[in-house]
Amino acid sequence: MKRPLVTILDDEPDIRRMLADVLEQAGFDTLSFGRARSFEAALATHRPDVCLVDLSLPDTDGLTLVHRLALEQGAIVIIISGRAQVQDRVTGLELGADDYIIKPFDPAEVVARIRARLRSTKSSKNTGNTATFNGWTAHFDRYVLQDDAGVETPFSHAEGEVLRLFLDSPKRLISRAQMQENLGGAASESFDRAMDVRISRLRTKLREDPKNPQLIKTIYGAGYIFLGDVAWT
Amino acid sequence: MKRPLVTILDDEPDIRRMLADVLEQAGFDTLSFGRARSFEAALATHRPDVCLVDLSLPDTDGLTLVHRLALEQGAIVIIISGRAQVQDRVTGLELGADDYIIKPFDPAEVVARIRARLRSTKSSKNTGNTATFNGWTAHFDRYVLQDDAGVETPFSHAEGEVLRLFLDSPKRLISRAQMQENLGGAASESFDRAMDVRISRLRTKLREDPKNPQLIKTIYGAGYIFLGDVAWT
DNA sequence: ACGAATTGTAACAGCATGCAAATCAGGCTT
DNA sequence: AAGCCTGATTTGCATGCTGTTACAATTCGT
Repeated sequence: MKRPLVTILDDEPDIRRMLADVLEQAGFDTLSFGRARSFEAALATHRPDVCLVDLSLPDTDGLTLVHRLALEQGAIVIIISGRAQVQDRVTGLELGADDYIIKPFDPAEVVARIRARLRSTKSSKNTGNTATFNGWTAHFDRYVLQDDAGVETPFSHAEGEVLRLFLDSPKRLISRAQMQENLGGAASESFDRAMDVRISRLRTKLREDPKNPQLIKTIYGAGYIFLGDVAWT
Repeated sequence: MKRPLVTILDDEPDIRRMLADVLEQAGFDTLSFGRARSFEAALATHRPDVCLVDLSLPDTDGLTLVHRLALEQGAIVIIISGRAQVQDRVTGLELGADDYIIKPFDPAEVVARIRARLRSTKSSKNTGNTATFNGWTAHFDRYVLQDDAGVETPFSHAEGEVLRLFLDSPKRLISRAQMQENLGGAASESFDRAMDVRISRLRTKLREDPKNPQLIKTIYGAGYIFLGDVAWT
């Protein structure tokens, strides 16, 4: 069982250290940042399960960051803020935050709230090995794709890895770095070329129009995003 | 779009009525109960999306009820309690509650927290990353702009960053510095003509008249301002 | 109205990505 | 062991996105 990764974004070093301590103790991996800039840089290579964000950052408007995180990354975002007004909390939550904790906080409650969030999303995570999306059915036990007419197309192991990655995180940006991590691919020099090929093949099997892909979209300079309403069974 | 069903379990009639009022107003259907007994009876025929539970009930131990609800029903459970101790909150959350709100509470925050919970559990659905403004619809999941006739124009990642920034803060001056910060932190210290180009390209896609832009106005020496009535959905 | 500063944008260059074809690796058959 | 088969990776080139450059257009102060 992998330890969930929690990022801490707060400009006060004491708080960062304290949170990191407590969370490590509670069984999480942590990454701490004092600036939004460095935090966003890290997102290229890591996919946190939970992001703790302090709203009072020196280098960014925290709310915009929250909005972007929640929408683009689809991450679990928990705001930790000194601003205790109801209005602050409401706007924070409406912009996509999953929880709003007020400073000063008790570490135990932070842990409990993180666990509650992880619990609720993990339970909706897939368990089966068959997924349906937009007329397609992917059978990971048989390595077969089935279209809405029932026609079957086999897919290979490498293609399956990519497909599973997409189906596990639909409608959310997946960076190349994340793929490389998840596809066991040791970062070889030209491995990103290999990834293109995998994706290209997968697109062909999904009968995507190369000029206008509907399911696997490329985000130039950022990664890929899989659209499609996925249901695991 | 069905209205989500929220159950209210609290022994104080005033609170029940107040919550029901606010929630109906906010677009939810509600069912109120003063006793755990009658609440559980109702579960036989209704399947609530969210259960608000007061811990201080006369006829049951609230915590075991929460535990049962969370485990068996798989419902979203939010505790509303007068007990403000950290220990209470932690045990409540660990027993399966999804959130813990302390009395006295602000109705707006309750609504916001319910919405946050609903959002996160049906995250597979289209979670409003779509904005409409002045006849246009921007789909940030598909990177597509749609005009009022339904014609689609794709936009790129860089263009999307600018557009999102504008849509997040409509009718407000956005300085060049702010953009630089928020736009992928394009750290290239070389002069920021890149931004002008991005904006220029965005304007083209929005079919702005260069001589007389209606949506993206330039404020000479200050920055840009996005006019347009934005609604995120 | 004129000049300096600021902004708009066409054209180009650099690099990320798509993809067909060649090459390589491992397993299976004979 | 040699040959073959399948599938993954690499190669090489085409395509397209983005930042840069250069210059045109605009705005502002005087």
